[in-house]
Amino acid sequence: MGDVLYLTLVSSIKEQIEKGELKPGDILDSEATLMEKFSAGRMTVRKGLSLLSSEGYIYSVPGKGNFVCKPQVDIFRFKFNKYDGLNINIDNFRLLSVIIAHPGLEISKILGLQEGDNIIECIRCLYGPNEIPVAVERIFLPYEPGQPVLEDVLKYADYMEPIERQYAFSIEKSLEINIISTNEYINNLLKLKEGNAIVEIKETIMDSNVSGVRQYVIFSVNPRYFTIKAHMILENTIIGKIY
Amino acid sequence: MGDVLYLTLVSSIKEQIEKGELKPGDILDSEATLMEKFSAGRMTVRKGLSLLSSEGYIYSVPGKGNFVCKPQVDIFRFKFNKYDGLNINIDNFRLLSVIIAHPGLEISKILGLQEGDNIIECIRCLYGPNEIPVAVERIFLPYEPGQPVLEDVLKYADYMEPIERQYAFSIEKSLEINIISTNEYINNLLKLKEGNAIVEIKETIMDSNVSGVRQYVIFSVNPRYFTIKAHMILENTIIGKIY
DNA sequence: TAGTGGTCTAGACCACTAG
DNA sequence: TAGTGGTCTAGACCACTAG
Repeated sequence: MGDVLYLTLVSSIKEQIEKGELKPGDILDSEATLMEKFSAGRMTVRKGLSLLSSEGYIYSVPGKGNFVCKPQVDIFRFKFNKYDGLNINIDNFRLLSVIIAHPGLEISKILGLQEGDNIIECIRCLYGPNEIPVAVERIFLPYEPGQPVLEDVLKYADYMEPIERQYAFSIEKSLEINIISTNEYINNLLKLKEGNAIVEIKETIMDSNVSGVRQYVIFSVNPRYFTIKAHMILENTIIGKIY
Repeated sequence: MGDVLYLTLVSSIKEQIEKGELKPGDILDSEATLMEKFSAGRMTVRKGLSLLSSEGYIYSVPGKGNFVCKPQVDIFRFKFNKYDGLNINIDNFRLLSVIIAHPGLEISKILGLQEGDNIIECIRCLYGPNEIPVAVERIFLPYEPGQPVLEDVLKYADYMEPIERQYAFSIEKSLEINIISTNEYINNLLKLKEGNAIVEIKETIMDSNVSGVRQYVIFSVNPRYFTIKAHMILENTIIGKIY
């Protein structure tokens, strides 16, 4: 690290910020001063500042200077997908039904459908070891007549991940997680008793190359197998980057 | 955007990636080629590539070239803090007890304590409108004799956020969220019935300027008021940056 | 050996800030 | 007007890759 000039600058400033010698809102030395202090050219100093900026440590105000960011400490990240986001391994799944149907008002709204449009609804049950039912997944997607979607639905049950990864740069996903009371249908499938709580995870998938929501999934999980491990990430209240 | 050369390059390449014309793993034009295509100097091209890299679109392999990233699509981010991470407003809280105690084995391990070390345990109840009990919070921290920590504990009940923000750059927080059965004590405080489910959020706070866990919080929430809204973020399986 | 990315400099011109 | 950061260039030297 000591070899590369701009990295020396980066770790020096980072250390000052982490130790609290430079506090959120404080102004850094000017680029000219940093050039002297580190015997560096301007572009080298700027490369270091750029790194600090992209890592969320500092931001810059043209004409004024570079400042220490005011980060938020309540943003967390976690990994979730249906197959290894739970605290039990999913060994297999069983397709319960695939139908073409009229959407209810809620689903219709979410998928941005016109009146008369149909959807494909696909229900699957996920099982852990020894055939323990873990979760029920209901997938809703717009039905486009003429397109052989059914096959795709059945396929992506297995192969969704590589497909999603290929389109990752245009995909947006949102999750909403709530704890609700079960209904009878889910109760039966998951072998839960009436009145038991259940974790309901609603997932919407959008594709910026196509308008509207591409897919809506309601994922009902036995709370026993639900867990989230999340870690804080640094994010800033002030927008501003140096490049 | 069209004014700044490197931003033109950035949006051009970003568009190709988002439309799928450039796929994960694909190699970009070489820097020399991009210089020609955009009539730009090398440092300008590199500034653009640097931005694309820091935004998670591309990575570079010295001697070979720049490549489109292979992102993960199952990393989500959400905001959580005790006071507005729930689907109900916390109007006030009541301190139930503050004691200095011998830690149990679990707490002792988490806080990295020696035998004989004591902890401060602080129990609070959080209320929504009309005095609805929403959550019980148990805070465990190492007790350092001679330091007037009790005051701090009582203070940070109110003022934790600004303090945390000040030290944000050295703080690390982790959450673990599970659904469990309530115990009698929590049941009584939250007015839940026996056998009801409860959301248990365990939070550990570390400070890189101090060794070990600084604080451990167990947050027991009435599932009714628990909700998480999370959004996918782009992260890469390949580590590599351009600066 | 030719090509590729990584580091670094000196210098130019610009817009914005603040006294 | 002096200082600050933003954009951009031309050029130098380096290590790594791959034929």
